[in-house]
Amino acid sequence: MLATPGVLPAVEAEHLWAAESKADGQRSILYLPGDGTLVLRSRSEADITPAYPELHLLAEALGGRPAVLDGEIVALDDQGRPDFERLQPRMALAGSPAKAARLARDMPAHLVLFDVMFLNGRSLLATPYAERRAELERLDLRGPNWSTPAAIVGHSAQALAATREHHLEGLVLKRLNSVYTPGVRSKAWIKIRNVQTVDAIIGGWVPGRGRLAGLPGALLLGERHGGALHFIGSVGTGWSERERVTLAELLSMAAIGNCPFDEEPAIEGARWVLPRLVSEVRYVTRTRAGLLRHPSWHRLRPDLAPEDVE
DNA sequence: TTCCGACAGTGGGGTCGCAAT
DNA sequence: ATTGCGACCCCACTATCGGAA
Repeated sequence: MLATPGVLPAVEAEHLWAAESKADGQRSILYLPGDGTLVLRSRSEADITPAYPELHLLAEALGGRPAVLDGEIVALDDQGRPDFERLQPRMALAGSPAKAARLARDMPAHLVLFDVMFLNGRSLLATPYAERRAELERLDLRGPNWSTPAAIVGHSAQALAATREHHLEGLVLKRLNSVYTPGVRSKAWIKIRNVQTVDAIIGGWVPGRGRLAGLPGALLLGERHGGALHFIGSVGTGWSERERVTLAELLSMAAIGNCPFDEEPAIEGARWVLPRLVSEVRYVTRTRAGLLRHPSWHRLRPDLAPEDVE
């Protein structure tokens, strides 16, 4: 079951929803047949069990009760916050158990549990969220490598503010009376991500492919550091077809021959423009390399000149 | 008739393994 | 030994189409 992007519920509907902190990691469904073994599956249903040996003891913690659980595998940073980039080296190791074992020691993963779909041979798929949640909490699954974080009813605005303060990814709101629909992106689960915006200077673009050949597929963005224009990533989504055509015209008028960035990004087929257009771009965080993560176009800022966004 | 859900298609940053160089 | 590429992960978003409302 997947969450649909959305906004906070109306105040009158507040009491119908529970808020859970959204964990930034790898989604996983856990199959525990009750014989002390377990299988972890990714969102594409790939078997990722060998990648996370430190989670295998969860089967024992359940005390032999057969179950199917839903959760998110995360890697915690020094402040105890999920850090996706820290998890990334762990994610691709399903085929390398030896390497996974070594990394499990140095960089242990943590499993955030948030739902139970089967328990003791009984399907809970048609059971309302509130009751599934109560069942899950009765399992009392918490330890160094797994936990069951709180779900708070009402107060979603405060909950969202708290995630923002603590630099967490955001919230997932779940309708208390909703059933579990496997594989479905449902409006009974609403995700709200904390996003940031940056006023970025457009320094180039890359032609699109396929249907978009000739039109801009992505824009190359920069930020001024002193006098230099520093590359901070590309954005390739968020505009309509009309806006794309408008941008194409603006870019063609600004074409120049040389890269305007202080360090030329290694991007094949890049076209350079006079760095004078300012754009507002949304993103989630910066990566360790300093690039925008999950960038999306918001709008042109014709009211701003490059000098204004120093 | 209108609306909505599902899907395809475009784009992003990142890691790993493996084949090609 | 190094490099490039595809397969997975995490995604944001638009456009389209058919069926539900």
